[in-house]
Amino acid sequence: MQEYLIHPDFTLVLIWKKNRMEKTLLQPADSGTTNCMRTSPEPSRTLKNLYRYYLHREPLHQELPLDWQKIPPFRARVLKTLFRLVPWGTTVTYSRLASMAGNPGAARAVGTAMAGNPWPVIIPCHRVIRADNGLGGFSCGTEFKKKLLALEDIIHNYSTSADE
DNA sequence: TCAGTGACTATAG
DNA sequence: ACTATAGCCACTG
Repeated sequence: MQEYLIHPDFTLVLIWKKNRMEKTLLQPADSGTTNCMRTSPEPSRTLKNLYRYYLHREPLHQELPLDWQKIPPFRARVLKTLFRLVPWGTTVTYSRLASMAGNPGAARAVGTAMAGNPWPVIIPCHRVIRADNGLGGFSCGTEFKKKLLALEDIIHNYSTSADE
């Protein structure tokens, strides 16, 4: 089963498997989409929460029904730490997040964990940036990462891409 | 088991 | 300021 959150700047697809969310798919908005947000019919409780999160910034409930089955231990710790401790409108570096998750020095492994984040946007991997003031990577493209950060009013002079 | 792989980082020119 | 490089670490086939 799957359902949708349509936001002016992106579409998020929630993929469910037996009452657990297996993953989310994130894609930038097509050109000429609406400027109002909506969901697919009969949204789940989680999707309603997500909708309110983006509409009113009401915090997401702590115990989201995510499927952690196949996530290795370190990655699970990193993702849970990111979800709990890096709220809307803030950022963290890969190395700092490694420390917060209990493995100082594992910055590179955190990057790999972010690359495999099954729940983009819900687990806010777009808020993780480089220690050298660079933007860092993003699965859907760095431009889209910038857009998501701008959505949260995060202003930053990312040194790596001095162009544009 | 172990060599290879990255959304990293500090350091050296 | 920019580039190259050598450590770094969890995970993978």
